[in-house]
Amino acid sequence: MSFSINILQGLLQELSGVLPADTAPLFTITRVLKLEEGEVYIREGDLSRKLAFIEKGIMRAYAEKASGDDATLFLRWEGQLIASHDAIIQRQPSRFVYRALEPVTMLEIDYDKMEEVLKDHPEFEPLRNYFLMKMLAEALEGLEGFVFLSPEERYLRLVDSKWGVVNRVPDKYIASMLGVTPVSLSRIRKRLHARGRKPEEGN
Amino acid sequence: MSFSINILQGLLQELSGVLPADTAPLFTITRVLKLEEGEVYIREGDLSRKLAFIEKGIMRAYAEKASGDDATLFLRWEGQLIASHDAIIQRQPSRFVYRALEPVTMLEIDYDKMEEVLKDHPEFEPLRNYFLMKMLAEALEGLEGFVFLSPEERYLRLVDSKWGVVNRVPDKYIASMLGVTPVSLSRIRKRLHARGRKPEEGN
DNA sequence: TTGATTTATTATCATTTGTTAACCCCGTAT
DNA sequence: ATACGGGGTTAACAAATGATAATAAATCAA
Repeated sequence: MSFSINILQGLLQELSGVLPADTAPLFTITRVLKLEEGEVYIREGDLSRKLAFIEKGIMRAYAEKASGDDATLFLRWEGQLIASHDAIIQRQPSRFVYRALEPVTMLEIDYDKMEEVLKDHPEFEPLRNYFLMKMLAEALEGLEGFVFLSPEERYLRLVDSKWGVVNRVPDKYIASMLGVTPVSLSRIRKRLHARGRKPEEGN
Repeated sequence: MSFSINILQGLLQELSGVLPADTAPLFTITRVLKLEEGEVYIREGDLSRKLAFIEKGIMRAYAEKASGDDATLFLRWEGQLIASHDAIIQRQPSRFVYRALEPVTMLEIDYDKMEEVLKDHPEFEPLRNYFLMKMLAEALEGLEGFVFLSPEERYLRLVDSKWGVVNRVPDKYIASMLGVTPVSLSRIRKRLHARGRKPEEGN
């Protein structure tokens, strides 16, 4: 239970000034979920209508391709949200698999229960808006990267802003997330290193 | 005024079953906007907090690059939404330019006025959720295309689903939207044509 | 430690794309 | 008719990427 409060308060801190003071009703729609490394959170075909706020760890959303290997749609880490947008937005079975790359602690919010609460407590609507806007911002940031940046620039942007995350994830997933093959990412890293660009600090 | 009702009713039809029967309050937050071909809707640096539902025409969001040419973030057309997500989500000046590629008719919704209305009429919250979810779905569809599809496959997906739109837009904008140069798109078209793939019907 | 597995790098070659420039097509204005 | 400009195609070359395979490095388990 202390864990639950820790995570929820971390989330509420981000929402301070937006939500009403009494957040007790939120506890009825949430639960803390812990995943082991490699554990599957959502399977292909699942209809999970949950919003998960990641307190610790890294999640990976990917599609299983016919060729056997898979393509990573995105990674999500501490402070970010992860959800099956197929199920939430379209009410359709998830086309993707969501799996923990590390031991993960999440605050899981039941979207349907949240809607029930919102019927009686519309003052919590900013909560849903926060979730949707945050997911929208993250999706748009990814899209902008593909439109405006080269693979090398996308890698640099990720390294500069999230070296702490890149450092914890096998390169092959980073490559897939950037839309290139692991071999190509290795060459990009070699080019950067030759130019004296070395990975350092960051957050 | 008849135009206004036409567009709004088209939008309300998509929202049937979600919004309450009396939609009169919505008229206070909307206006019909007509743009000429080539007219700029939002400039770089603007802080326009509007949601625009396109009834007719095609809009283009792009960034002006230092090199002089520009890169298209996305196109939006009939039935879709367009908004400066910088201003709406982050309350920051728009980094992009939004311009009409054709004569455009839109239903423009003032996001701040909408929030005022929602304070007194929380029963209209589904309207905001519809907007956010729709924009999220569109952003994710674009992102999935870049992660899972090759430029050629992205072009085919666009042509097969939206030939009516592709047909109306200069190829250079299509190319930019797909993340390739106009020269490369021309080569892709040539390859496809050599394989007997010809652009035909579609919607 | 050892051995087995996974991951990352490097090499090779084919394919694709970017870049630049030339050329063509086609409307439009003069 | 002529000139002009926007848009699309094609060519030529450089650069980057994909695919495959071999090798090296790191990780994990026994």
